[in-house]
Amino acid sequence: MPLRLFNTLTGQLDPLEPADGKALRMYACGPTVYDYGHIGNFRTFLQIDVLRRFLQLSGVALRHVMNITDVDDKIIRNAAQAGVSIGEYTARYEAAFFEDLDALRVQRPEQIARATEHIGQMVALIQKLAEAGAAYQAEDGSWYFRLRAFPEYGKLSKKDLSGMEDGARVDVDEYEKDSARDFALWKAPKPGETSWETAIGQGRPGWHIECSAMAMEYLGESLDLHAGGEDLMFPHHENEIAQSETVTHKPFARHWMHVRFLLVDGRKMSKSEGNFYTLRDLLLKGYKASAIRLALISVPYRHQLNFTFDGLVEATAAIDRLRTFHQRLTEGQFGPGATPAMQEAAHKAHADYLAALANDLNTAEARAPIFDLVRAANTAIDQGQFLAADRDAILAVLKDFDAVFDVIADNDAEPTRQALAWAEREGRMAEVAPELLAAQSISDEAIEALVAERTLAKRQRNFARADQIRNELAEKGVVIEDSKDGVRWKRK
RNA sequence: GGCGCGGUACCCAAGUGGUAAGGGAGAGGUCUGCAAAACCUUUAUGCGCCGGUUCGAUCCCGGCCCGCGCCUCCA
Repeated sequence: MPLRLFNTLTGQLDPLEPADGKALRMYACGPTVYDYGHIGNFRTFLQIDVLRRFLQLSGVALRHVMNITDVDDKIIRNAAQAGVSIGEYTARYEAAFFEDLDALRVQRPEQIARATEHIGQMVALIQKLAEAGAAYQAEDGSWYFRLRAFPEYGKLSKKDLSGMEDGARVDVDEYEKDSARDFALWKAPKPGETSWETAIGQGRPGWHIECSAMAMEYLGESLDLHAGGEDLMFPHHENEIAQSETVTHKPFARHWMHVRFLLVDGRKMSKSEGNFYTLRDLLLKGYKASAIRLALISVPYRHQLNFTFDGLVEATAAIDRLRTFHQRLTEGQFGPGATPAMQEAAHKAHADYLAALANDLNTAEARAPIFDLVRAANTAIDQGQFLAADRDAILAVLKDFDAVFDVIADNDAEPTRQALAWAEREGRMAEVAPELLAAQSISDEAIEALVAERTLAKRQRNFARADQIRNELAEKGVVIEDSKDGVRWKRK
């Protein structure tokens, strides 16, 4: 089923398909690596991951490029303060960024493009703009895009800038510009700042030119899709369009996807509001990576998501339900054959699930048939109306669910372990939740041994000892489940 | 001021012109040595307010109230 995805440019749901019939060429704006990523950043990357994974599930090949902005004003400032080169400074946060993506099971794009490794392409693009009369150099050596050279400016964000007079806004930019709205392509260095010596002079690239140059370098002049956070629509993406289309006279991207913001307690997340969380903050509070992933993708990308800790608790419970069910299927014994009812239920759930995702990546709607199926199957199993082929059919549905959601498979131990190791290195152990430390104090092997001892004690009807062990484990966040099929345990 | 989005049960959150998915929490039950867990059942005569269109609107139109985002670096 082809994906119908909202297109900011056209304002409607458009089918998303590769123009060349082979691979979808998509560009997504990546991070500026000047600090640790926060959960708002990751909501965007997670939603783009949902897009990627659904396309792959649909059999669409991908050529996905993501930039890393590893030079900008903040980086230069922070690196100088730290007394290191910008390369040293950014390397650390870039590594942290990828660690965080891994923790959240966000797939890597096919191509990562660092700004500092594509200075030549940016300079070439600025030269072409200058030839077209759309770029000019100011007295200090900086280059600007002449907005008047691109009459369609504003077509993405639906802004009419014709009524905006120069000087109507206070422009604090200290550089010389022809028009207040003209944006920087290339910034001349102030004394001591990192810069490159190039054909257009000494300096560093502006943020917008990066994305135009790198997108076209890897994907050609006309992309199938360009994605990013909603805040980038204006001016960043508008500027990219202006720069690119002025040179190519072709649509820069046919399809634009914008992920709406994550709010915290109903407000935009910001450090000054005190509602700012990095992924690491949440992991150290004891929340599982899978719960964070599910919470951030369960509200469809086109809606604001109000992040709360209750939401994480809820996601944790939802995942537990799915994992417990999955375990019940894989470990249970079922007779040969199939029941028409379960086969039909599995088939319907699968179809509904895919249809929901194909409908503008409606993740909330996509979850529902999966949980419906869980309930139907649990009921059937309880009633003994469930056979081996039913299990296989349902496991196939869950496999496709996890192909996109990726939360049933339990990969939570490693991110938590890494976050703790990081906290240790950074001297931030004080931020670690006590329950998390308690849980870390017991190994799987030790748990297995205690569970075995408890089972033996129960068999000998030594309930006092059995309960003692149960309590001991509970204190370390380990939950024991006695069932007909045997004893299971899990970490809470 | 301009542009855009949203207000659905205790909480989160889908959705449709014909009478409300799903998750969480709560309650009841099954199971259990007990408990927990697990599992099942259950929970909105109503979808911000007021009009209109319609045989019929939560869903379409108009007005109003409230909240949020963008318009500046920002995912």
